Amino acid sequence: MANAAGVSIATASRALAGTPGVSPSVAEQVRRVAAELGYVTNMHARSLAGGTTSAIGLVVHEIGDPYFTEIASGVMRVAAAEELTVQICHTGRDPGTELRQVRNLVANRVGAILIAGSGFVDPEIEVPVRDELERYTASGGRVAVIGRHHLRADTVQPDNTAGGRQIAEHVLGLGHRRLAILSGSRGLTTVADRLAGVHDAMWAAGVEPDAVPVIEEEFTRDGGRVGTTRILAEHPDTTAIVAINDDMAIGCLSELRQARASVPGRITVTGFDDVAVAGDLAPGLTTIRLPMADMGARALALALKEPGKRPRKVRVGAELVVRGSSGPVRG
Amino acid sequence: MANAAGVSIATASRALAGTPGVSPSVAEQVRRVAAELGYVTNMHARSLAGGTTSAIGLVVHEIGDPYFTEIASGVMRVAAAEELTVQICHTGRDPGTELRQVRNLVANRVGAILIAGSGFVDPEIEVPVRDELERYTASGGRVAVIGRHHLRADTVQPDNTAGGRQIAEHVLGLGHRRLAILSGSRGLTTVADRLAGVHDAMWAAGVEPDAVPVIEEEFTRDGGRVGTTRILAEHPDTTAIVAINDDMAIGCLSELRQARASVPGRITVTGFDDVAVAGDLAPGLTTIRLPMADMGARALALALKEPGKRPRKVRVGAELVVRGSSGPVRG
DNA sequence: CTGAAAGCGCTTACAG
DNA sequence: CTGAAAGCGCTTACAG
Repeated sequence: MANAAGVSIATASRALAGTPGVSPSVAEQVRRVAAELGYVTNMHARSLAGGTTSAIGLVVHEIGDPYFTEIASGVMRVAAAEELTVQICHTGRDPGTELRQVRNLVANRVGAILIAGSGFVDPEIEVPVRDELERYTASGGRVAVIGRHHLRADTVQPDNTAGGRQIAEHVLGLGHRRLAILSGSRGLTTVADRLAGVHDAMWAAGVEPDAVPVIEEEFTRDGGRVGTTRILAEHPDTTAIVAINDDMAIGCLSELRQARASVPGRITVTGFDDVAVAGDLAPGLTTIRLPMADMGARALALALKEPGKRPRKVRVGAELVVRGSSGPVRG
Repeated sequence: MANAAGVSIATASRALAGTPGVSPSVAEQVRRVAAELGYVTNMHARSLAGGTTSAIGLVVHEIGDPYFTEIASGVMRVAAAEELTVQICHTGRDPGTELRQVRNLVANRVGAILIAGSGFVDPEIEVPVRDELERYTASGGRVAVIGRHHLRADTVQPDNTAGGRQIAEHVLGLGHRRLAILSGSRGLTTVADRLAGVHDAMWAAGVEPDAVPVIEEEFTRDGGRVGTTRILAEHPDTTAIVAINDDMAIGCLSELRQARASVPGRITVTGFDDVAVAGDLAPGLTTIRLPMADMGARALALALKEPGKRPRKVRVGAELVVRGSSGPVRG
């Protein structure tokens, strides 16, 4: 290619990479020839030689989960603006898979790794990933995480506890006392924090948390379905179901519809996240809004900044959104 | 690292890459030392030296669109099984962006490129991408596309026309004659093909397609909202809205709810795709099911196979799913 | 089975 | 501004 343009490969390299030190006319000429030949720079060679990368990694539990989809969407938006390639990987909420995926990203020498999936309550579980990320950071990699992790990294932290408190206050304020909680694994910090907020509100309202069943199922729509069936069978006098994310709430609504239990007439349902579709359900889902796309965008922005002396933390507020799925307790 | 293990870098390379030709004990020893040191192979160097890659690229219009989310999910599933990294890029339905993204993937020397976004009816628009992909293929790259494109590549082809026919037959069979069609850009092959099917059914039923308004808006939930407002204003006697994808149908349902138009009492609404949430809406959305995750999985499977002499085509059926959003026309 | 050496396609001091 | 040369970290014939 350099031959074809009649220059050295050094000059060709500079012209194509946009490095200063080439006369505009020569640069132009090189670019023209490259375009004609359909020449495309080999990024692997560039990375190897220059130590730079234009790729970043995004680790999610499951891209099909709308929470992660929206985060990914925000990440992609800023990545596009920065001309960065995004490698997305799934963990399926399995720490072992997460570790393998992180290794994979490190092997690919991505410039930054974004961990969007929830952390684990048990610090031990995150030790291997933490070690891996610390070596990565030591060698110049940048890391940002979303949510509470036992990792030393820049963090975008949604206020899950405050959100949990708000949604529970809303439900309690409607007069409900026979609640049931539809929860994902309490081993996830996201779940634990939201649950803690819900319990805070209960204490404040004089409701004994221990008296309120916490139904633990998969943190998915299907988990919501299964959990709802259990609630209907095991706690038939429940008047409000507080789901710990929207996905579970959506499954819950679906199951209640099938069981012909009117919402909110017979039973109130609430979610958490405010995924795009939450307002389009019928009834619309009362939930806590988290600005997921924005969280993704900010996580990448953090990772792209020069690292601080100590990890930065960006706190993100949670906001109650009241729609049709919650109503006053009967009687 | 090779030093630390007391072997040559050639031996270390073989042990780590799992290439045969190393004694099991030495290989074991190398791997142990590597693990201790937290050594991670540089994939760029491996790619450059070996000409291999473990990454593939997936091009979607917008990852936030559930159609693409589900395709991506299917792709990620088989990628995980094959230990492949997936680079996802957005085009925003812009051909120029699509071209840049494809170039980017080529520059990254991914082993395969999957184009999941709809093609364009105008062949001219796809010419630059086609040229790029042909060079890529010529140099050993593999390409698979989903949907109808003007590209010479293995294809997973959902039967959009048959789907369009089925959904229209369903609606016409319910007695509706004053239809309105909620459509994305007719410049997209996906839209054009579905529309063609709908029109086929109309001809067959003796309904003049020209008499049925086609409201063209963005192929998104918001486009569905806007289009529905227009239909309500411009064609107030419409009894059935046929949306060309679920996203638009969801926006439509939301708008109708706001306008207090009962579904299907006053107006029937149908979608196309059967995204995960379609059954969880209320009323459930009558739609055409496409196995999106499966389509993604099959596209990757095609790309991973040895290329055939000529492009392969995998046809995927479309299936009518009747739920609550469609009902007989009021007598 | 093991190692020395060439080479993958770039970038980047270093000279000119 | 331009080029020759070293080097990025691997893989892979080629010898041994």
